[in-house]
Amino acid sequence: MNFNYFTENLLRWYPLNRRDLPWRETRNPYIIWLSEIILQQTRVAQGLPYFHAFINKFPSVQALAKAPEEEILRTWQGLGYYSRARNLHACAKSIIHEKNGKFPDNYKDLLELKGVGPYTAAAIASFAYKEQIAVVDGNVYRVLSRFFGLDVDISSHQGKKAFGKLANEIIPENTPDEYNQAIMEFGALQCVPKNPNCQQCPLHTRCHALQNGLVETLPVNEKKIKVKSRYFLYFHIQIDGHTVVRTRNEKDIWQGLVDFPLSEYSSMESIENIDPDTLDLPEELQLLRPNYTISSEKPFKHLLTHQRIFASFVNLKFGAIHKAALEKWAQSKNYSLVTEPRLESLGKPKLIVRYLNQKY
DNA sequence: CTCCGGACGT
DNA sequence: ACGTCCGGAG
Repeated sequence: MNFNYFTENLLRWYPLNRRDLPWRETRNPYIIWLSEIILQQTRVAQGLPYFHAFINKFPSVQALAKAPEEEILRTWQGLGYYSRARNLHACAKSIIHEKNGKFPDNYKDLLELKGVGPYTAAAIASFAYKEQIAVVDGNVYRVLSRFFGLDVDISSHQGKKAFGKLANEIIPENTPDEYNQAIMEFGALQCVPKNPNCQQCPLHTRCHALQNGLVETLPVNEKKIKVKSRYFLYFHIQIDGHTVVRTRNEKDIWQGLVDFPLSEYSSMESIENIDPDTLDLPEELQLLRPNYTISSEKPFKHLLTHQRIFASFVNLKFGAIHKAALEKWAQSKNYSLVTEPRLESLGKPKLIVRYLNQKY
């Protein structure tokens, strides 16, 4: 059974590889709660100094409840997500004043605390009280999805449910705390997001992702990659049968392909209804008094996975007498002049091809 | 620059 | 279901 293989290897790996962290030496729920809040969205290395500062200044939930909010926020300074600090204070006061100083001692009651969600409640319940409830954090999604090949989308409700179900089927009843620590530590140290060292992984003989080449694709996270809009104004410059092009080298889309000189703007208004008289051309070009035609009514729309590009084209035609001057300008900008057949033969983004096809 | 990540407010 | 909160690593 792969469940047994999985847990046994994980629980063997953990004591040999675990980091010594102060909150792992206690079952004091206050200390565990504090550490878990600090570690939300935060790496251990970054959170550690804050943990020590908090334990020194506020050694108990009473001390934290009594402290002025200002002092708590000052101690939190630099950690980010400051609502975590405000929630910490609100919880401490609520525990002292409304719960007779008794720290919630089970998953369900822990969930009631502000800033304590399913992950944090499970962590405290298992570490402080050995409740058999599985933690599901980013590490757990990664480890379970890769080992078992569970490929449901972790950003969907369905996906979260599926992973919670699997995790709770695996968690052993006698050492739920060790198991929870082990799987998260394993995700943090061995089964890392990028370039994990699978050759020396204790689970590699039965890892679904490794066997099927899915290490880089799991876990599946369809979380909407936010699509950003960009607005390009292209200059299609022609002279004596030649066109000015440039090779895209910058760290951006279309690396190595060829397109035209362009200005990028941050809004649609800048690239529609271009006024030839106020067009902001490089000065050197302005002096050559080109003819221009502004292409098409509506900007072209070009979609990539993570970008939505709107592009307008300005066609500038220069008389042949200006060729030397134009060449000099192009050279200074690292652009080049190419003939029609040469342009045809170069690799161009679809967007540029569409524009050229429409034009000719 | 992009990616990563728990909880909460909408 | 989606945006917001934040900083660090790469």
